[in-house]
Formats: sequence, C-alpha cells, structure tokens
Amino acid sequence: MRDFAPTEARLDVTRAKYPAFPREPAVLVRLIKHLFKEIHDEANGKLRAYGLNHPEYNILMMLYGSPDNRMHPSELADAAGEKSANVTRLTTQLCEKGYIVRSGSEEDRRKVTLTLTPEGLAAIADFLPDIVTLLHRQTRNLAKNEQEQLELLLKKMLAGFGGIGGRAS
Amino acid sequence: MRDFAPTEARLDVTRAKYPAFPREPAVLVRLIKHLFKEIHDEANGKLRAYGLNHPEYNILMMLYGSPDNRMHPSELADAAGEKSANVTRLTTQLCEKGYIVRSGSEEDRRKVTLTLTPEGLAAIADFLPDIVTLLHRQTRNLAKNEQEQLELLLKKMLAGFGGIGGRAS
DNA sequence: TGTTGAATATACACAAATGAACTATATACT
DNA sequence: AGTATATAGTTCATTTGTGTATATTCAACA
Repeated sequence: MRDFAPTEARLDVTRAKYPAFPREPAVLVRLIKHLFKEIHDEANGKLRAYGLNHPEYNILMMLYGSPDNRMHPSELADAAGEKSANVTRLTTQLCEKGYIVRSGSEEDRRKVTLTLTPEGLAAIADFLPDIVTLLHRQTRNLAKNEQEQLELLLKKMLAGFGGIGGRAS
Repeated sequence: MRDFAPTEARLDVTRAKYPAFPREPAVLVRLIKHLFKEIHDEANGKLRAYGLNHPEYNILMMLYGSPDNRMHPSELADAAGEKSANVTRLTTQLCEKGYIVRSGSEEDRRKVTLTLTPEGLAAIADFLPDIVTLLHRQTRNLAKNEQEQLELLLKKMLAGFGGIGGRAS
C-alpha cells in the first residue's frame, strides 16, 4: 500500500510558501496521477506474461467491446485515449502478432477497418481471467456503493474538462 | 467535455461476451485513465509557454513542497511517481535549465541532493498563477464537499494497491 | 464539373519513459 | 576485520509516445 501522507505534507509546505495554491484540487490531481501509475504498472506486470503491454491490451479490449469486433483507427484513438499516430503503431504490432487484421472500407475509402482475428479472441479469452482478478483486487477496498459514488464523482469531474480556455489547439 | 457514454456501451458489449468482467472496477479504471490523460495534456499545454513539461513541473513542485527546497533522487522518484532512471534524466534537464543544482551528500556518500536555485524559485513563482487557475478549472464541476468525498474515496482505493499478489518484483 | 476545405490514416523524425546492467557506498552478520 | 547483501544513483539499449507533414478521399458549393 502506498502512503499518501508525505504528499499532503508537501502540499502544506507549498501552501505555506504560496497560500493561493488550492489544496483540494491539487490533492485530487495528485491522487489521480498516482492511481493511474499504479494501475498502469500493475497491468503491465500482469500482461507481460502474455506478450502484451497495457496500450495493446486497451486496443484489444476496445475492439472486443464493439459488437462485431471491429473499429476504425480514429474511433480507436478516441476510445483508448491514444494519439492517432500511436494507434497506427500499436495496431501494426497487433497485426504482426496476428491478433487483428487491417482491411479497407468500402463506404469511405479513406477509412481502415481493424478486426479481431480468432487468434485475437483466443488471446483475450486467455488473459481475461487474470485481468478480472486484478480489477477486483484494485478496487477491493471500496464497497459497492462506494464504487458507484466514486464513479459518479469522477464522471462529474471529467465533465468539467475541455471547456472554454482549454488547451491550445 | 468528453463523452463517457461510448465507453459504457463498450463495457456492456464486453460483459455480454464475458459476463465475469466486472463493470464497476472497469469503469473506474477507465475513468481514471481518461482523467489522467486530460490532466496531463492540459498541464502540458499550459506549461509549454514556460519551456517545461508536466513531469518537469512535478519535480519542481515536489522540491518546492520540501521545507528547504531539496530532496534526494529516490525520494523524488517516489513522490513524483517516476522511475528512478527517469528522475535522473528529468533532473539533468532541470539542471541544464539552471532551476536546480546537484550536490553530493556528506552523511551518505551514495546520495545526491537536488536543490532549487533562485532561478528555479523564480520560475515557479512565474507559472504558479496559471497553474492555480488550471487546477480550479479542472475541478470546477465539484462542490467543496464533493471534492472532499472524492479525495476520501480515491485514498481508500489507492490504499488497496500493492498488497499480496502485487506486481512481480 | 472544378475547386476548396475538412477528415482519415500513415510516415518519419524526435522526445520521453522503461528495464537491465553497472558503479559506488553503506549495512549486517559471522 | 572480512564477506555478503542491500541501497542510491547513473548509463545505455530499447520501447513507447508525440508533433508535423503528407497522400488520399470525401463533402460542400460556386
């Protein structure tokens, strides 16, 4: 278990030097960062045994979450939160592993369709039990209603992003 | 604002194919991942104007959060959630920018001490107003008591990590 | 139709992050 | 004291991620 107390102590010091620094927002941002890194590292650890990394796993699961096991790269980029250039690389890797196939789209010839192969589905069936165990472990400290409460708050926070004054684009 | 509905739809499809896949844990993990990416991207956007990126900013703020503006690399790695090899690289960059200095430690000659320079402090004073604005914006959708509630739940979740069956080490 | 502007995917050069090996120092144990 | 073991930090090779330019196709519209 990680100890978050030092982080809070640092925040107190920071606020003593610069009182306008807002405690709650800063705590939340740092908590999310730490959680993400833990989740990411643990998932990578589990997946290494299957010859995959976390982003590749995400791509596979996004495809698996589609009714016909297929998506376009731009959809994938949005779903997995990866830049499109990165999706190209990741899907190329997965193609080389034989887990997905690329094919042109007829309705819009700019588009490419990425589809899970039987081998890809088999790989998913292979690692999912381990992932399910991991997911349960990562949330074991939260009761069911706490998980729902947390989901609600995170969604609310996420909804505040990207509005006016957002990133330069 | 990001729309999270497609992610939930994908989860429903996934659960139809593989019922054991746990909805709440998966939603939470994906929400945290999306939030982190948004936070990271927005911070990078703001900081670019100051010639810094998010990890460099984090290092500076961890040092700033120390009473005497100094830390050892291993402490920094833990505090900023970075691998030690990465801390070496990041602190080298910050040294080159003149924001921190490296010095040996007398009590333990294996250790290195990293200290903010006056230039580093000036840089912090320079970008902090912008960061404070950003932090407020990123949490604008949450009332004060919601922020506290969220903090509590995230801490509780984080506390469940790294226990038995953790990553291979 | 022909032209303009937007969208899709990729290529490529560069930046950032990681794992594993290595050096140096400290600590524990006999 | 002497040897084994652990810790702190760095280096290096490799993997992973990003920004920008480019080719292709589509959509809008004069």
